[in-house]
Amino acid sequence: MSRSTQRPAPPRRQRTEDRRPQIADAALRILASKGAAHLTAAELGREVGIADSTIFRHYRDMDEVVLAGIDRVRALLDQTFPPPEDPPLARLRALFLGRLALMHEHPAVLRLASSDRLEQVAGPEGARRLRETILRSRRYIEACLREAQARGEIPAQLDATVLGWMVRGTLQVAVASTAGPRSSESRTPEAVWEVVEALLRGARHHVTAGESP
Amino acid sequence: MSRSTQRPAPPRRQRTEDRRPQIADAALRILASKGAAHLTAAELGREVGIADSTIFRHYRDMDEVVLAGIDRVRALLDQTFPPPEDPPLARLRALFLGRLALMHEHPAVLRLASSDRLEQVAGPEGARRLRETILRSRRYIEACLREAQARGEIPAQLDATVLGWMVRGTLQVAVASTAGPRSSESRTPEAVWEVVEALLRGARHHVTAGESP
Amino acid sequence: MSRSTQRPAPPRRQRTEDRRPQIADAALRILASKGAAHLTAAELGREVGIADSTIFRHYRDMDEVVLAGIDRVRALLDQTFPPPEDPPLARLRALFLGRLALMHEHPAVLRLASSDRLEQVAGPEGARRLRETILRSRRYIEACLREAQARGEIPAQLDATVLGWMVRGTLQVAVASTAGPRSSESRTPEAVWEVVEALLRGARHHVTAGESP
Amino acid sequence: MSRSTQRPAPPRRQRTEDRRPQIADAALRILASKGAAHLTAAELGREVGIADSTIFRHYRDMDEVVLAGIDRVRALLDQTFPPPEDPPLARLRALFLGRLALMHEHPAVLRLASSDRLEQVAGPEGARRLRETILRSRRYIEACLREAQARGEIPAQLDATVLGWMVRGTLQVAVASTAGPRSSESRTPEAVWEVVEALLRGARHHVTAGESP
DNA sequence: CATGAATGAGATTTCATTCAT
DNA sequence: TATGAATGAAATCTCATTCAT
Repeated sequence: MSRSTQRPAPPRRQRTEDRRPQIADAALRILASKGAAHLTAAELGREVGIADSTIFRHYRDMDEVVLAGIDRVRALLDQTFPPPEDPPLARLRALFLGRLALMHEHPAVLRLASSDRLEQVAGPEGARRLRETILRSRRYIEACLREAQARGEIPAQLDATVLGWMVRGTLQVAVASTAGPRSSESRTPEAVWEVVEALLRGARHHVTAGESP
Repeated sequence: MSRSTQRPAPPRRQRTEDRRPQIADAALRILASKGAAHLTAAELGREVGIADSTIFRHYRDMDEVVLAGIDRVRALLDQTFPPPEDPPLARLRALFLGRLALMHEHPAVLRLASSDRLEQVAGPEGARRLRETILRSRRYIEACLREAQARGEIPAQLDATVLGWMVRGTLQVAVASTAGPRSSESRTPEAVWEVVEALLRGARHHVTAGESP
Repeated sequence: MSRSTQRPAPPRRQRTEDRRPQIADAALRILASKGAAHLTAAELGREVGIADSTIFRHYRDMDEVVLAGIDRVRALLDQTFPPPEDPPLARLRALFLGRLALMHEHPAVLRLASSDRLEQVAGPEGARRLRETILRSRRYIEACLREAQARGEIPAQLDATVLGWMVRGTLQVAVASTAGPRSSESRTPEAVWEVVEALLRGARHHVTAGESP
Repeated sequence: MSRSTQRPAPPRRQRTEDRRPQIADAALRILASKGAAHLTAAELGREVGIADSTIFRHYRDMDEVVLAGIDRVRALLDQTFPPPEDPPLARLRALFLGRLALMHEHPAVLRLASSDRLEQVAGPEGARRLRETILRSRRYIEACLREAQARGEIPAQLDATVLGWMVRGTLQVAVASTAGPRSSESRTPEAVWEVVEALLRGARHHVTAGESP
């Protein structure tokens, strides 16, 4: 996925403000395509088109680089929170589809976000920030579910927390199953969501007689 | 989580047959508690209580150590496949609960099983084996779901593949949410499964006439 | 023979172009003075005056270092081939004296050139290159001998190949006998060659009168 | 050349007196076939058919093993000294042919004997002993040559020391050229010696007719 | 701002050697 | 006598990071 070599050499001598996002993005790209073990200063420099030592002009640490990458991911994730005026299941749908699209476009997000134990990749501070972001998503999703339960759109007797796990888990596996290079069983995001929503709404089936609509 | 230092120095000089599983288990322990980056020969030796160089008497490579760990995991996972004579949802339930318990007991299993990009940790051969194991689970779960659909126990019109994602995803998040040291929102495994089964069966709610209150 | 410790710390921070030959030469020096077993990165770094890890900035491998050393030797050896317009025995003499001088000055050359089993020192590629160089010398010497035989300057009935062995062997032992620190029996290069040439030309001796049998 | 695997497992539990030569010979075999770098305790044990640690029951050191090997070589070399009552050139011939045959049969001898700088292989003590052996050969050869000169069989005006170098050098190169697996240019030992002797005796060639001066 | 040289810490692995069995 | 387990020293090589230019 990384096209380090073809990338046209960017103009050298850029300002730190310009370099920092370049580096952070490159870090995410490497993380996504080759994994944490390959995220070295040398590889990063190659990806950006600068010397490895130059990285430390713009970031103090490799840790700081990863942190910056995480913050970019967080920004992306935060953009997918739908407007609060929509009804709960619509918001949930928008979030689900948005995240699916996002992770499809930025595989590194998946790599980071789906890992609940990323102290190793991100250092304690990065882990803290990611956990916070995940927590926000969790709360958001649960709030939507509870609101939908209150409105009687989904069964109230089901534990909203566990329903939240279901939504998040399905999202994770869907991304993983769709994203991989060898995935033979991809589904459109909408199709996935429809199943989730059907489950939530209580898919009646043994449909007895003609009372379906 | 690793208690290397407190562990009372185990009797030195053991047979390879005994050492090999000790080392493989220690590797899994480290993987679970500190992550792949800390799975070094030195750390491993410390965990087992032997010198790092001694590891290479019992395993040729670090790769071989990880491979052995993976095989232990695979064996554990394989044990959780329920007997085939049970009805499909009962088998699914047993698998779900079994895996939840297993991953609770062996957190490394989760770490390995949920990692979609484990080439780095496990090397190509290890990745292949793990993928194979995961594939087997996926197929098993989907087969149960399809059988249940055929029996009319769960809605036939829902895409069984996506239902499988849901089951697996919920399992993953459930483990992650329950396992963590700071998890405030734990549920009993049975409670989690009941929600999943209710969803699958199509929890009718608003349904039946005027019984809303 | 290595004076690593006395050497006044050379100016640090040199360009790769300058470091590479320094390192290659140091490798040859160590090879000559302490043997292949002592040609380690640490020793090499000490000899050059840099850290061992710095070597791998300038060469990818230890193998590459040895290869570079071999190429220096090959260049030196190639310089000793005399101009082709001279008569054969003059060319042979020039080659003989040139190589004697060369090996005297660069003992490592001897160590490499006389080693018939240098795969271990040089790796397969290095061995190949060295063999090629040795083969060139062998061919050159034999060609000179054959030409001298054709001119009637040395006995034609003697096997030129074996004569070549004689020339090369004498050269080897002469170097070894002369070079060592404790050699009590040194001869000037010219004196050695004169004996060789006398042998080749067929040193008549008891000459006086016709009393041969 | 090493047939470690096919060798029929020798009876275990032998006395040290029996084991020691087995080990020493195995060391020479490895030295000859794979080079000094492969002469490790593990390899040695495999060659002999015992555990590596068992070696140190019979020899204190690896150095001692090599030393023992050297002594075996010395014994072999010493056996090739011809009886002193023969005429000098006959003795030289016998020595030459004997050594050629010996080194052909025991390539390790060549490896050791032709290396004048073997401190690395043999340690200081081994080097001392080998040097001593070489020195004895050198003296023997020179003595033969001087005696032949005194008898008028070879030119007296030629430096006997250098003649000795010639004889030894030719022997070395002859062995190396003949022994190698890819040697295309082998000669019978006798043929080689005849050239050497012809050279020593002063091969008159342009002979034709009486134009001697 | 940019770089290449340099470095020390650490990782894997090999090996001679010791020791309990 | 024999062995397998254990070990520390050393070798190669990687990597984040510093510094002079």
